[in-house]
Amino acid sequence: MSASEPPQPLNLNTAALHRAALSSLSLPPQPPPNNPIVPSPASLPHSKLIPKTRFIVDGFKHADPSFSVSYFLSHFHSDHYTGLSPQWSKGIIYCSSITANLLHQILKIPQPFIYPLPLSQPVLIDGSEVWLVDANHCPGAVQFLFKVPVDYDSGAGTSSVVRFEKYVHTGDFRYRDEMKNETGISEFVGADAVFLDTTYCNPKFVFPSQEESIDYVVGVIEKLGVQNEGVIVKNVLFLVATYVIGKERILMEISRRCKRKIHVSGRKMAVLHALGLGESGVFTEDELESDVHVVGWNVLGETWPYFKPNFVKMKEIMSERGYSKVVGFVPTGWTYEIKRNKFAVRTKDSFEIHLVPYSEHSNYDELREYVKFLKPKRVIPTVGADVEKIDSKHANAMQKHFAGLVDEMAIKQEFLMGFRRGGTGALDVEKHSSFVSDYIPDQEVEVTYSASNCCSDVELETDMKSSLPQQEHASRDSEDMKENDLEKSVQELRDCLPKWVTLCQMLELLSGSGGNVVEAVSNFYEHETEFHEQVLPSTSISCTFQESLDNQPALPFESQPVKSINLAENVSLSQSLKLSSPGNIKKSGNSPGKRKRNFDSKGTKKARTDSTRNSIDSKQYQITKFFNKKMLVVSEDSKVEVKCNNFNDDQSGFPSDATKLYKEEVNQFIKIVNGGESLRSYAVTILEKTKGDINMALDTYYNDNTGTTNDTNNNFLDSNKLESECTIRICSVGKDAEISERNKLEIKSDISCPDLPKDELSLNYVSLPPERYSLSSMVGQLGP
DNA sequence: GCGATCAGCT
DNA sequence: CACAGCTGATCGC
Repeated sequence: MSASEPPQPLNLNTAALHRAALSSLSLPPQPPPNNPIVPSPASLPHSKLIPKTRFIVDGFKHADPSFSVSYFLSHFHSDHYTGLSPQWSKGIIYCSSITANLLHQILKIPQPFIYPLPLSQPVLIDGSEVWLVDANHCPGAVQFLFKVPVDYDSGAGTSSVVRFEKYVHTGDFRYRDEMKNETGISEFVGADAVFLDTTYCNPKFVFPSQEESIDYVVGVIEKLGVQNEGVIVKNVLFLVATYVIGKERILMEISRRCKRKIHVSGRKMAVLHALGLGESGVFTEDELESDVHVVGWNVLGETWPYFKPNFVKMKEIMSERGYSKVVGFVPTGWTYEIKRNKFAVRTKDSFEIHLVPYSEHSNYDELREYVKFLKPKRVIPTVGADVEKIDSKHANAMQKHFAGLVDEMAIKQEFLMGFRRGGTGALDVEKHSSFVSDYIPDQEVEVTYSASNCCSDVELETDMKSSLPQQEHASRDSEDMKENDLEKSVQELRDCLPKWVTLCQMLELLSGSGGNVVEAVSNFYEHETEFHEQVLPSTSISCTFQESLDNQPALPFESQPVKSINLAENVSLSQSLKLSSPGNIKKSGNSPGKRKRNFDSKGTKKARTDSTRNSIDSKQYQITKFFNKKMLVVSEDSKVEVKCNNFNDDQSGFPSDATKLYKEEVNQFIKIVNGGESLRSYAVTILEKTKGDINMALDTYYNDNTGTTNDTNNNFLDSNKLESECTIRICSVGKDAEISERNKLEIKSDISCPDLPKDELSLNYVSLPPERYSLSSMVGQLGP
């Protein structure tokens, strides 16, 4: 290939390429491609299909050549290429040339089906302009930018106007500032949607820059490696855990800065060759040529649910390879410990394992930075609990993280435009080719309701005020939002804010945003530090031990009505309608299609059972986290009693038992948090609460701990204390932040006592007694 | 026999 | 649910 730049961009026709590929391999031609009648496969998650196209990104599992032969692979990780095999023939795979090499050389995909594309150049594919830009993930990883021409009826007769919709699909990526300067990216500012790698889209995931982590590794090797200098038989063996593709930069930098070759297996060498690193002189297959050896990713220990070092394996390796000390590095996506501004180390005898946070996914701030730059109309998460589900709470929560950064005005405008045009704005998604039939008059009401979630009632109201006659605006009763939505708003806040945020803070946020949850969340994250500082003195009170009471049925707050569907999520109306059936509200952890083969297999493993239990716990954990401390039980005679989720009630769990029962876990916990013996009683307490689940305990610890949580008694909520704390908080905030008298009044009037639940279902489980919902009692104590 | 899925493991 | 991935066994067609 010469470097001559084509005067015209490549212009590709996927169907033709596919036909050619099939015939070159003497395979039978496929039946009618791109038949306009064929809908997209129902199983295809909408985060993998580019709207208004048949472009499928990282979605080979559900490939159906009768719908599409145009496939895009963002990078060579198996969770993205599942569905590909040496027998692949369902379509053309567009990807970077590095990924193309890997597909051909490692996965043995027939070459004719692979179409490598250049980086940072426009290419025309089936009429759409496509750009590949580096994703700063693993080698060969790219983001895809799609500029899709859309015909739409201007409404004035036969002429049809062409405009473009723009989509950014990040694949997996780690943001860096240079991305803002990528050729072509500027055209995608204001894109219709960004399909975003939300792996670490939560402020609790913090990790340093890759450079800091590399510096650390290099530093350790330089310091300990001197023991190997000038000796015949090497002393210290360094092991670096990696997986097949990714994190090569660590190895390259070790080699460059520590002036060593890196030993790899033959298998890894084959991959490195495909990456173009095979001839670099950095790597060797000769064990004796290097004291830095690459090992498989779980060799040094299991990383989930918390790091369990495997010193036995290390010892084996040490003996086999003739060293007297082994220092291992586990580059992991993130660690809890980083919050303490250190890199964690596990040691035993002559073994050391350094946990090095090294992420190839964007952290929270980076994600926000990118979204802020792109100002898309929508953010569509591609990673997370149920991205495949259209009603995903997760997607809602994600959306909220980017409130204020997305182009909300554009969304609202299009929404209103859609009304005037009869609903064919850019928000429509061609999920089914029959989507037009979704727009039957009855359902427009539904649209209105859904929209209120992405632009709050209040905001929308404002908008409508300016664009609609005054009277019409007046017909929207502003009262209705206040009362009934407060509980829901608080619950939504709970779902997307860190756990240490107090009820009072949430109410404060809501009042500051006029009840707009999106804005409240956005405001929160803009001032997270200050909020956290507010909590400092009373951490123990606002901290949360929110796992469920055992034996409580798992359902309470799920009585979310249909309106939790977010218009900004590409919901087709027919789908949103389905959701309104009560049967669809409850969600089961396992997809219905899952095998049940485990049921009668008697050899079911213990670990299996445990993980099942954990998953149930964690579900309840989710469900009960709203107003976490207490669950209200309305007994048969409708008498309300407060049941505190306090383990002091638990007659069976004396600390001495727990101390024995969770001895290992307690030790592990203390080790992980680098704590001393003074932490032991706290650790016992917390682990008892989490039934020995270290991960949950760590979660609690790192979310709530501010360094002064040794006193277990402080950790249990006393309702009187809560009230007085809230009162104090409001007072002091009111003072510090100079909340005006008017604002105080707003707090009073906005936060009123909601109706008690009406249906029987929710009668059984109410989160708080009615008076707890009422801030007026607390605000009342503010005094004159 | 084949692809999809799962258990076990690295 | 949570950084990836391989391999061999088994299921179901």
